[in-house]
Amino acid sequence: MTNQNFSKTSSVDVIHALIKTSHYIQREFEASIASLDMPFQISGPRLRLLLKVSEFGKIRMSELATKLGIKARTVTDFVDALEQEKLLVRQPDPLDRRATLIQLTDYAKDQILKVQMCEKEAADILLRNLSQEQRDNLLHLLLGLTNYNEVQCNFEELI
Amino acid sequence: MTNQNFSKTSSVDVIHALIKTSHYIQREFEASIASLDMPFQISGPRLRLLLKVSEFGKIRMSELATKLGIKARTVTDFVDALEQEKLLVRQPDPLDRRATLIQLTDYAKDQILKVQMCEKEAADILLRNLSQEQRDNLLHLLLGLTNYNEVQCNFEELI
DNA sequence: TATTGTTATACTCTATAACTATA
DNA sequence: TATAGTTATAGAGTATAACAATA
Repeated sequence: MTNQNFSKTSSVDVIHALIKTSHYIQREFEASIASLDMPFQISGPRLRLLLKVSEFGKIRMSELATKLGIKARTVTDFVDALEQEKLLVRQPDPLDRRATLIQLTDYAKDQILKVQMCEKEAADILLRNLSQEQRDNLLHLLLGLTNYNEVQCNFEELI
Repeated sequence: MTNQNFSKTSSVDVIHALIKTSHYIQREFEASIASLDMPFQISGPRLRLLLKVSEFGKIRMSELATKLGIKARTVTDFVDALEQEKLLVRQPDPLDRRATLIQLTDYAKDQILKVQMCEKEAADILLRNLSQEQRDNLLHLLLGLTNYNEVQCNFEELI
């Protein structure tokens, strides 16, 4: 595993490797989650929304759209589906009668924990060939790549 | 930019950073390509298929499906669309009358060059905060992550 | 007049199942 | 019987546009 082979890398090669690796990881992650055989439909985008709601406790649909980097219309569909699965509930916002607040059910909180344990296992397997130092280094490089770009990556895509 | 902040990184954090960074990069890439204002519909998956055809010169639809990690049925739709855009042509395979060979048009080859120049520009911008050494290092870590996993990443997802 | 969320609609990428023609 | 590609259908994730209720 010599480093020499990869010197004078072109920028496009790095970007392609990044995208390819990420696709591979996403497939593994999604497959792991699917194999959990949860009693509801779960997926990357759905989980991402649930985790965002979890982070805020209560959050407006419009804010959710902004945070996730998707449109309000798209959030409506996700919330419809997840509400039917009993994973979240809509509540009228007492401060603004146009707005709707979203909140996780207790059931959802339990289920998310299971999914997160599964993620942890999958992540450990995926990274098993990297030493702790290499992991630190990889994270450092990834953060350096986005943090210093003027276009902030202020939506969070976890899967 | 000290490295200390990121030590004892959890595996999940690294994976999430990887996926998030990749999504960000894909958006930038797709936006760059869209801004080229090409006379046809281009997108990540379409470009990926075109580049795969370009790599092989002539390739059977079934092989294309395997290489891209998608189903034959999905390839049919892509080829239908791209053939209408005059970017590729179907030819009967002389060796097997069930099979169809796909080939790029000269027009497609020109257009792909433009897209690739655009990719190069976008990649340079995205990586401008990483030194040559850091790029080499990043690529090395990414390859190490996938290469040594038993599940080979033998489809290629460029965007 | 602007914003929140929804109805209506559509597009892209992907899949499975059934079928046709060939091997 | 198996394979290559297509027709038919579906579903997830995303979007825009028009609209109702409210600010």
